This record gives sequence, C-alpha cells and structure tokens, in this order.
Amino acid sequence: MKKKDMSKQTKIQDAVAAIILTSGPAAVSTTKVAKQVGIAQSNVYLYFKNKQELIDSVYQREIAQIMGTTNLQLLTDQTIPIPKRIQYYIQQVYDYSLAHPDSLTLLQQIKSLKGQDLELLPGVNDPNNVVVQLLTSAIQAGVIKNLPVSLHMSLVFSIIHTHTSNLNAGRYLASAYSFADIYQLIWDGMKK
Amino acid sequence: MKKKDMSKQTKIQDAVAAIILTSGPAAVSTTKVAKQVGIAQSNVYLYFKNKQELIDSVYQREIAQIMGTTNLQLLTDQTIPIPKRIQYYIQQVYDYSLAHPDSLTLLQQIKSLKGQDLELLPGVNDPNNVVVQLLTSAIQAGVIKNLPVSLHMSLVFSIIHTHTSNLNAGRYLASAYSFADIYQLIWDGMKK
Amino acid sequence: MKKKDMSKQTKIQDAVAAIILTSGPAAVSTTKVAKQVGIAQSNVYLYFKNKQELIDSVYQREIAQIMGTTNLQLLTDQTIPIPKRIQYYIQQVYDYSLAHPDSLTLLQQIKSLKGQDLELLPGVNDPNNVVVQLLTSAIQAGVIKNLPVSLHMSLVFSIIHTHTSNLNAGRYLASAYSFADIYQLIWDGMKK
Amino acid sequence: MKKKDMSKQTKIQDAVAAIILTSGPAAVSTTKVAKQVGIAQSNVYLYFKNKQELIDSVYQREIAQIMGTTNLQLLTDQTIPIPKRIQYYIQQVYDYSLAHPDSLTLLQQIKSLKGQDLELLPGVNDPNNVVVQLLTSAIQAGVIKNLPVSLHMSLVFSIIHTHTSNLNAGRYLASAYSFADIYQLIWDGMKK
DNA sequence: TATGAATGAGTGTTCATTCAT
DNA sequence: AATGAATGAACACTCATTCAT
Repeated sequence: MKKKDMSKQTKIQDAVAAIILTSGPAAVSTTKVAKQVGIAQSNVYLYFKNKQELIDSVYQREIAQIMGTTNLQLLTDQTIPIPKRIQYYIQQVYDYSLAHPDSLTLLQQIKSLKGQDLELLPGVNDPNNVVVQLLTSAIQAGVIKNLPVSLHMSLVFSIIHTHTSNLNAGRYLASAYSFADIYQLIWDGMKK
Repeated sequence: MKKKDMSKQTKIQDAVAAIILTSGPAAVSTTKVAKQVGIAQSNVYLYFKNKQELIDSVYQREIAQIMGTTNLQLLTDQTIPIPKRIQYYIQQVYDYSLAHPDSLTLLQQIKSLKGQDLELLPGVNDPNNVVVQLLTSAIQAGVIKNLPVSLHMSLVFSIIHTHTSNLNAGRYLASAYSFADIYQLIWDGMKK
Repeated sequence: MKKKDMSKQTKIQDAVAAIILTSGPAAVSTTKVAKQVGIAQSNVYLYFKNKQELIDSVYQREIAQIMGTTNLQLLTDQTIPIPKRIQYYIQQVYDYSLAHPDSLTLLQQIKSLKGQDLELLPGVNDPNNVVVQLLTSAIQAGVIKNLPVSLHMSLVFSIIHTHTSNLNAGRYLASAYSFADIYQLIWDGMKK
Repeated sequence: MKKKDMSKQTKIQDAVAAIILTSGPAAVSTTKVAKQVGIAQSNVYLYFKNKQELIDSVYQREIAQIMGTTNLQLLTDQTIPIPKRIQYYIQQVYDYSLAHPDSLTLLQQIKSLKGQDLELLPGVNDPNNVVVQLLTSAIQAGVIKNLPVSLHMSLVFSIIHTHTSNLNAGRYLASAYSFADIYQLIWDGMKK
C-alpha cells in the first residue's frame, strides 16, 4: 500500500539509496536504477534533469528527513542551559541514527563520490546553522573546549555513526551499550 | 629529479592517489591515470594486473607508509604505563597525519569505493593488531571507557582527520591549535 | 525492399552470418557487425545481451530454419518403410543444403568457435531426436550397419556439405551430379 | 627428458596446438602461448615472423607428421590392385587418427579460423597428390563411384574423424568397433 | 638467444543522455 | 507520463608487434 502510494520520484530515489548502500556510490547508474524500479531507463529523466541532480536529490531528501525529525526549538530554547541543549542534540542524532541506520552511511557515501572530504553535514560552515550556533555559544560560554566547531561535530557524528554501523553489522547487540554510555564518551570529549 | 628516479609503478600509484584526492575514487580510470603519467593506457597493465589491484596497491602503500612511520615498540612496551602508551599512539597518528595530510583521506576514499563503510584502518578487527591490543588492555585495566575498541579508534581517527582536513582546506592555521588541544579532546573522551 | 521490412535484430544476425562466412567466426566483432548494419556499436546490445548470445541466436536461427523446412512427419510415419524414410531424410538435408548453401557451413563454423568439434547438429545425442530415433530403429531392424548413430549422421552431413561447398565454390556444375548419385554413396555406406 | 631435448620452436608449436584443442583457434594469442611455454611474449617472434606464420607452421607440422607416417609407396605401387591400395590408404588414415587422436581435429580447427570451409586436407585439388591420383585412377577404372574425388576423401576423413572424436570423448570403447567395421562403411560408400 | 618495456589498435561492454512516438 | 530506440563516449582489458638492451 505504501509502495503503491509512493510516487515514481520517490521510488527512484529509494533505488539509488539501495544501490549506494549495497554496492557503493560508484555503482549507481540510470540503467540499474531504472531496472530496479521497473521503468524504462529514459524515464529517469522525466523526474530528474540528470544523474547528478538525482543523486543530489537523494542527499537532500536524507538531510530533509533528519531536519524533519530534529526538534530545532529544543536546541534554540535559551531558557534551557547549554549543556542540556547539547545533550538533546546528541540524543537526537543518536535516536535518528538508530532509527535510520543507513542514513549517515548514505550521506557519507554520496559525499565521497565527488572527492575531497567535505563536512559531514551541510551547514557546518553555515553560521546560521542551529547546531553551529549552539556549539559556538557553548565555546564562548566556556562550556565546551575551545576547538573548531567542526571537530565537535565530527566527534558526535563519527562516534554515533561507528556505533550504528557496528550494530548494523551485528558486531554487538544494541542492548550492550546504552545511550548514556555513548553520550558519556562524546560529552567528556567536548566539555571543558 | 625525484620524478626521474621514480619507477613507473610508483608514478602510476601517485597518479591514482592524485585523482582520488581531487575527483573522488569513482573518477579513477586507467585512461586518466595513463594520461597523467604520460604513458599509453595499456601500459598500466604492465605494472598492475587490473584496476582493482592497482587501487589496492595504492591502499597498501599508504598503510605500509603509516606502519613504517609508526614506532610499534613504544606501544607494546609493558614498562610504559598504558595511558602514556595511548598518548604516544595518538601523537603518532597526529604527527603522521600532519606530515601526510592526504593520507587518511586517501584511505577513507578508497574504502568507500566498494560500498559500506568499513573500519578506517585494517586490523581493527584483528586481535593481533597492536593498537587493538593496547586499547583492549586499557579497557580491562579500567583506564579507558568500557566501549567497543572501534569506537575509541574512530574517535582518534575522526578527530585527527577532521583537524588535518581543516588545515588542508585552510580553514584555520596550524598554529591555532596545538597537539595538546587535540589530544585533550580525544583523551577526555576515551578515559574512564 | 526486403531489407526495409527486416527488423534490426534480423539485420544484425545477417551481418554476423555474412562475416562468419567470409572471414571466419573469429572475425566477428560487435564493431564490424554494427558497421555492416550501419548502426552504432552500442546498438548491438539493445538487441542482444552480449556477443555470445548474438552468435548463439544466429546458430539457433539456422537450426530453426532447418527444422522448419524439415517434414518430421514423413520421418516418423511408421507406415513408411524405414529405408524409404531414411531416403526422405537424406533428400531433405540435400534439398535444404542446396537451397541454403551456406547454412551447414555456418553451423559448422559457429561450432568450431568454442573449440573441440562437437556434433554437427544439435540433438545428435538427444535420444528424443527424430533422426536419432529413426536411425536407431534402422540399426535394430538390421536395415543399416550396426555403427554409432553419429557415424551415420556424419556420413550424411559431410557428404552433402562437401558437395554443396564444391558447388558453391564453382568446382563443378550442379547438373554434373544428381541427388541420386549423392544418395547412392550415402546409402551404400549406411545400409547393411 | 624428451621435453628437455625439444627446441623452443617445438615447445611453442605444442602450446599453440594445446590451446587450440582446449579453447578453440580464436583463443590463440602470443601472450597465452608464451605464458604456457614459460618464455617472454616477445620471444615468440624470435622463432616465428608473426602469429599467422606460427599457426601455419603448426598446421604444416601436423601435415608433415601425417605424411611421415604414411607409406606412400604402398599407395603408388602399381602391382597392387587399386581396391587394396585404397584399403591401405583408409587403414593408414585410421591408424594415424587413432594414434594421434587430436590431429584431425587440430587441422580442422586451424582451417576454420580463416573462414570458408576449405578442403579438409591440403592437396585435395593438387593433381599430383598421391591420394587424389589413386582415387582418380579408381574412378577411371570403374572401381569406385564416379563422384568428385573430394567427396570420397570427405567420406574417409569425416567418418574416421567422427569415430576418433567419439572415442576421445569416451562415448564408447575402442574395442566396440573394429577397423573392419569402419572400413566397411567407407568402402561400401565409395565402391561402384 | 632472450627479455622487458612500450604502444596503438582493437575487444566487449556500460553509460548518460536525447528524441520521436 | 511513458517508452524504446538510438548514439557517442567512456570503460577495463587484451592483442600483435617492435625495439633497445
């Protein structure tokens, strides 16, 4: 039913994501995507201008999903102390990553396609970015270490991503480590 | 001069590394590699059985270089307290990464070629691996947190890699942060 | 005109057959085939999964044509005496071979591509094969010599094929020898 | 020991023959040949001007071997009656083919490389050819059917070749059929 | 005699993209 | 909205051949 309701556009994006996750980003081709969706190859171009836009859209969709799941108000609420807000942030990334175990991997894979290691998430350099603002304030307030924001964010993402990948690969059970355990490592690293 | 002395094999590997770093691992093709080296495309196959072996060799070369620069004795020397040995380890990764700013990126890119994010360094699952042993002992001794070794390693690599990439991209000066700063974040995260 | 009506698929197969007959099976390449048909090389893959399937299809087409021209009922009609049925069989091969002078050559050439000389026609080892059944019955009835069926079939095909090739090469006129002449040699060899 | 005494030239020819018999004539390449012999690829060109000459030499060598094993005097001895001489001829082909089970196959494969089905053996059109002379005389003497000599020769070769191939493929035991059985079929076909 | 390095042409195959229907 | 046919460019890889050593 859900499948039935899904637009072709979505189906195509799903196929791209699936191919990336199973065979790597270099394996994505309109041929394979179309075959997987069950449409003609040329059909892909009805929904996406070209391959790059298709892949970009998959990236954007993933970002949008993260943003949609994220409670930005919690992070900007000045009435909540900064450490608490950072904890919320970490928890949100953690929860999202567990709920969508392939999401971070997918983003990282797409990034690697083009070369050069870019920031793990968009907006790391965007001063308007909510998280960047939160962490910047935290540095100024002397709450977390005076290090580049990107280092703090990298800490959050790499630890959670590695943890999720481990779970995904069955290297240990989800019950083996709680959020508190993971959070402790991250926060100990960040905090001043 | 140096170029003159270099064997074709090395030149080819260099070209592969360069292409990966500038255009991503998917952009590597025997055609481009040969063109960059200034030889006929078929010539690549005189030195490498196939493309995969070529790329693998670039990976192995990078690993070998890291290993060559690493002082393993320091890490296994039982007379040195564990925290000190871990510090040596972090310092070695840090120094290497600064001296070879593309090395970690290169390794990460090659890994991502095939899909699925594997461990950043080989031997993470290899119990004989010196670093794995060191960290395992550290956990048993209650020196660092009781979390998967891969999480601790991921912490080390992602922080140092992000830092190096930032420097490489000119986001801030190398003098802006000392090793001590970086180390502090990592060690605070790890230590119990 | 006929060319206009022919599907691309057929044209491609025709080109393959032509190349095999003029330059041998090893000379078949998608490049040459496409050039001969007047299409892009990649176009071949719209109609055939790969080169092997293309060549196989040419083989199958030839077999199908033979089967289509063959009156199998005559060969299985138990009311007709076995020698007469064998004569019909020989006559059918003869007529077909004269009408399609390249057909047997084509089949033989394709067979030789892969190495080892296989049976000249498919189904020589297939006990369900009508001809095999006919000849087997003939042996049991003591009508033809008690020798492997493949020898009898080889006799039929090699004599007729050589004769047709001779005609094709203009070594003598078709009028020089009648079917009766050819048949006599074959039948004398087979019969007990 | 024998191998040690063999000249490189011979070893190369052997490799070509082996490749043809196992993988078909199209699979012959200087690369594979050299690898099989254990020499450098370029080395092949020390002994043969080019690939064609190499393959031709393998062909010639096979022919020469047949000729060497054949007792030509028996076939031209006018004191022996023609039917007896033809029987000797058939027996010689038979014996040779059993002793060198791949020889006829090899010759046929090489022929097929170039396209067009040529005569099965060289000299079929050469009036000086001993066998052609024998069969021509036989026709004139009214001993065998008045059909093209090539048909008679094709009869001999195809039957014996098919029989040998069957043995080679283990389709039946050599003891299952005697020379007399095979000879009977051939001679019944030829004789007037 | 023997080799390894070199190369240009060729192989089969896949690709992203376009276009008429 | 959807398709199939078409294509040129790229791909990895193999080849026959040459040449300096």
